[in-house]
Amino acid sequence: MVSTREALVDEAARLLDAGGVESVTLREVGSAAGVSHNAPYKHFAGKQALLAAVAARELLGLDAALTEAMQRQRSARMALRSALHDYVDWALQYPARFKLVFGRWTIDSDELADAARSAQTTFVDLVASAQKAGALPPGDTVRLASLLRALAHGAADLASAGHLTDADKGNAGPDELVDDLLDYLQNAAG
Amino acid sequence: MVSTREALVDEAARLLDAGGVESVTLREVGSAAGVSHNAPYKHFAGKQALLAAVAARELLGLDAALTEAMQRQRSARMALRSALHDYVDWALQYPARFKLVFGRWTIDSDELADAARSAQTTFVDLVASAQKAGALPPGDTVRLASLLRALAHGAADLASAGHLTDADKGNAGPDELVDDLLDYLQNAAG
DNA sequence: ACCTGAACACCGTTCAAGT
DNA sequence: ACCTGAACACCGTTCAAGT
Repeated sequence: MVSTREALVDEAARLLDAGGVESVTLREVGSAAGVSHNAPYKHFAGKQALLAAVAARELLGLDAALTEAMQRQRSARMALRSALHDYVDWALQYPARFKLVFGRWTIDSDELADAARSAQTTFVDLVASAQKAGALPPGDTVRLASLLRALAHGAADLASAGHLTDADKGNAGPDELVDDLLDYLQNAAG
Repeated sequence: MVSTREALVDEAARLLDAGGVESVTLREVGSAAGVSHNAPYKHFAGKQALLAAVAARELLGLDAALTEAMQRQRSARMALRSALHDYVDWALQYPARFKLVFGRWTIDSDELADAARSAQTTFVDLVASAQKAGALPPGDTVRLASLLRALAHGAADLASAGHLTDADKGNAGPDELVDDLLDYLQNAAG
């Protein structure tokens, strides 16, 4: 038996996947969780706070997946590549979660900020170990991590919105773009 | 004296800049244009169609700016760099337009598709000339253009949403990330 | 502490009607 | 051809009230 609060987050996530953020209404969330249309206000300050809770939970999952990718792979290079591909795949499979997590947060949530900081730190560590292994050029690690993150994010976002030139016409998808960048950086590492 | 249709698009764009897509309501758009709350339906199929018209107009402006950047600069390398910086600056200055233009289009608008195709072609031409000038590595031009576009897009989107690690702490902003990638690619060009 | 039902001020969209 | 006013089915949020 999950708490009402947990049930509300579950249902909000389900509605998010089913029809995007537009179809997450407090009335539907409440109804699906078996409570009235304004019971959510007893657990969250409002709709934004409920969505922030969904985003925070998702971000914690991303962080965990990142940590797992680091441990699963033999080389730092493969761990990095795998992590970026997982990120892209996640964005394409759950576009609404992706947009929610990386959209502008209209609310100040410590839970959300902490989860973001944690995922960011994990990723920077991964980049640092790839630098040490010679798979990436030396230099400012945070800056290099931003470059990798921005490319993966942009490729995933464009592809998710259908703005990456027709992948059916044999053009490069987001995974190939990630690999291209890793290759260029590998070469720059000497 | 502008047409009602034009006035509606103007007001929609103004509301978009002022408060994001959420504050673009047909009622407010109509009222600001001096017509009733459902006069817009005589010019557009619905809210999505009105927003598509705003997006198409913006995309045509981007295309024109791109063409201008190509002609203004001496070298293909500077033209490319300038175009990418302009794109990032535009995204940061008009985040709501940026999200509208590059979000998922829920509507099939020929106007919108044509504008997107045109801007894409212009950019690929720019990349091709930079390749010819030796500022970028050889190979699949469309793919290389996608790489550049994805990086600029991702950096702008993350920065716009505040997810690029604290630029105030001396970290790299989107412009620096664009320059980093151009430098790596310049080196790869030999 | 947690929940409900009614109410308020909004939405997008439709429709009958006017010029 | 272009526009209006009323109406419908929704929203998020607030509030008084119940256990």
